[in-house]
Amino acid sequence: MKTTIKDVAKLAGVSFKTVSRVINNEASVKPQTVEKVNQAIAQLNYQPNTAARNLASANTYAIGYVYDNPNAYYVINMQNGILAECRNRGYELIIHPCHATSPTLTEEIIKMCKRSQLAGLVLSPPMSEMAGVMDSLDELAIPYVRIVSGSATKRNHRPCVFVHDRDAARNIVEHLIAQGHTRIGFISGDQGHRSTEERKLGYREALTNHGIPLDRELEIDGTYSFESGVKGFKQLRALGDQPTAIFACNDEIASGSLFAARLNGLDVPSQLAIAGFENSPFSLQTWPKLTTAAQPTGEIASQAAATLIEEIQSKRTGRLPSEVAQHTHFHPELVVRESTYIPD
Amino acid sequence: MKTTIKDVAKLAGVSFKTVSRVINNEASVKPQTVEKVNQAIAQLNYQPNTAARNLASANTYAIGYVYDNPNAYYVINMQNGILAECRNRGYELIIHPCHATSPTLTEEIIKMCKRSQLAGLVLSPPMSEMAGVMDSLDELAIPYVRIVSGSATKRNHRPCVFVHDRDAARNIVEHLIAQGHTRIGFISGDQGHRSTEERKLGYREALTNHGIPLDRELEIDGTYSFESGVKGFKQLRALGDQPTAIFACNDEIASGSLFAARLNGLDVPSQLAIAGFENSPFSLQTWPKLTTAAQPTGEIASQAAATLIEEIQSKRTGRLPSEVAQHTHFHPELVVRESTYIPD
DNA sequence: AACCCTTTTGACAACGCTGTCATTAAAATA
DNA sequence: TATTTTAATGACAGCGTTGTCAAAAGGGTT
Repeated sequence: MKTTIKDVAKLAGVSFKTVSRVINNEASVKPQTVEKVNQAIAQLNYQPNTAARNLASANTYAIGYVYDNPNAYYVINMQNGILAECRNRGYELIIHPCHATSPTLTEEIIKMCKRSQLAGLVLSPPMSEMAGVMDSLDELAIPYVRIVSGSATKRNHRPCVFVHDRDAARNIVEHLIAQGHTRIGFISGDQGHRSTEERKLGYREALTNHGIPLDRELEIDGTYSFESGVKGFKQLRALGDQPTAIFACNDEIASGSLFAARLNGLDVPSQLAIAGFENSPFSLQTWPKLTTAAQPTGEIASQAAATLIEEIQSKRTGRLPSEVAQHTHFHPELVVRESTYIPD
Repeated sequence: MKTTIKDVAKLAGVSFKTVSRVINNEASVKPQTVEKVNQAIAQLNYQPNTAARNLASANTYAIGYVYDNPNAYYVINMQNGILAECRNRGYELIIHPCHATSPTLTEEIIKMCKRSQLAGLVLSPPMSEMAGVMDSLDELAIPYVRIVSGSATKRNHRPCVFVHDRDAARNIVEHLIAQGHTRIGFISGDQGHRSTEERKLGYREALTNHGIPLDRELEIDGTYSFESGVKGFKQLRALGDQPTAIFACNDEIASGSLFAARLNGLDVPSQLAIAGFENSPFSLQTWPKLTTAAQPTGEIASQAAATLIEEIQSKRTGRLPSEVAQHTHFHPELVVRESTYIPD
């Protein structure tokens, strides 16, 4: 019924320990033995039992993904990216949606790690910025990789995947400036999220670089939602000196502003240009389509998982991971569409 | 460092087997013993090791969710619904995105079950209709719960959660008829998906019920995508006798049609009424907002998980699950918005 | 007090793997 | 060829639980 490592060993005519070695790609197994064992594995359609592996070894074959993001596309893409890497390397993924504001968040994460004996964690924003969470993980020596909006971070001892939101935001706003806009509104995402901060910095940088004075009136506080885009638009229209372009912190906000603008009879982009961020499906399903910055979310996630698993494996095989944490960088790319630009 | 059941036992002054009994809520433990043990557990912040539990017991504490759905909102809602139930009952969730068309699909699913020793599976469409998959699961006696678009199914031996798409579709189309429409177009989702079939049946039923003749020209084959909605609109406009209303198989299609309609200068709903299905965020972010049918995806998912876990537990405790599989039913609700109806 | 029956608890062997260390086979050296 | 070194394999003890079965502790009856 259930095929175990011993069945494979019997069929291959070796000890079950040798089969274990083959499964784990350990060195010092004769190539022809490897061959024999692999044949037996294939023949019996054998699958190693994860629970047993986890129990027997100190390290386990499961990592966790902790997220709290209202954006379904982002989560799905992240998840798929991590999963792809997990499958490649024979790891399992335990997903853990949570609420960033929960007072018991840290405790909750630790419990999950213990229960499932996770070998490591991928933290996406805003959890990737929470000192309390990181402290606890450090204390328990649970490896984690952070996905960070920005190009650097103070806590450098753990690997990070940096997404250069600031540069991308600057590119978007410079594109708007290149279209002749000088009065450009900004609608932020959730307060306290680093992505919000970075995108705002990029916005300001672009203006400053081109000698356009900053105007606090043009910077609207919002959240990552459609409604926020509607509301932000109204606030900007209520100004005496109205903007001719809006840079919204993500596509959902942008599509809310776009919605409101068209409802108010404004033509986009001739009367008002609007740009988003993220390149989500939303950005393609508005009219006109949204200019945005394309985040390669799946790749970012895969990279994070790869970094994490690499470290776990290196620990397993005894090789020490290099002292300097391994950082990687991604640069969202400007995608110009009809909401900011009309080709001649 | 690592707290085990034995530490708890020592602190509580009982054997570790008794602690195990308390953890599993087994009968025949004296209440005051339970109390003592629970105190010790709390004090040590003990978490049972899932891997060990899975290994030791025939049944495990992990279920799987198999899906192939391009719709991120649907997947996230399903996932969250299942997870909520899992957390309640101390189960883990292993997610398995896949491609319904993959030739090795069945094999792949079986492998996952073996590897993670899954106690059961939640199958969402279209996997919930695949005979090959179900046969293999039956053979290995792996419990599963199906989420089915429809009100009944031939394979009745396993529990199903039925979502009455047909009735909901009929309600939508009858709403359109009540608005005076008699020439109503239909744009389908992916061919072969049961939801597509059911929604088409509901559409036809409504027409027939009101003595409106069916016209094959009005039934456009599409897929569950925005582009398909754009294309479907064009096909319907190309007809000699154009429809005055469109019922699209989901909100994404509907929003595509809406997009195309407005691009063509049509006013919605006065010149063309458009309805979708699903009540996804899309339906709120169009202008005008979409009439649709609200599927309680999260609840559906929780119900499916609850049914599955119930069965697993009953097996564990020896009580036989009732011979007749447990079926439950959900009825998506009509949500009327501005894309089909103008309040006076 | 002696008996039986029920409730509650404990001892100990699995579960299917990995880690450690001993052993054997093969290769290199003297 | 004898001897040392290295590569390849095997034996066996855990890992932290649950399952099985036996033992102990109570509770009624006679």
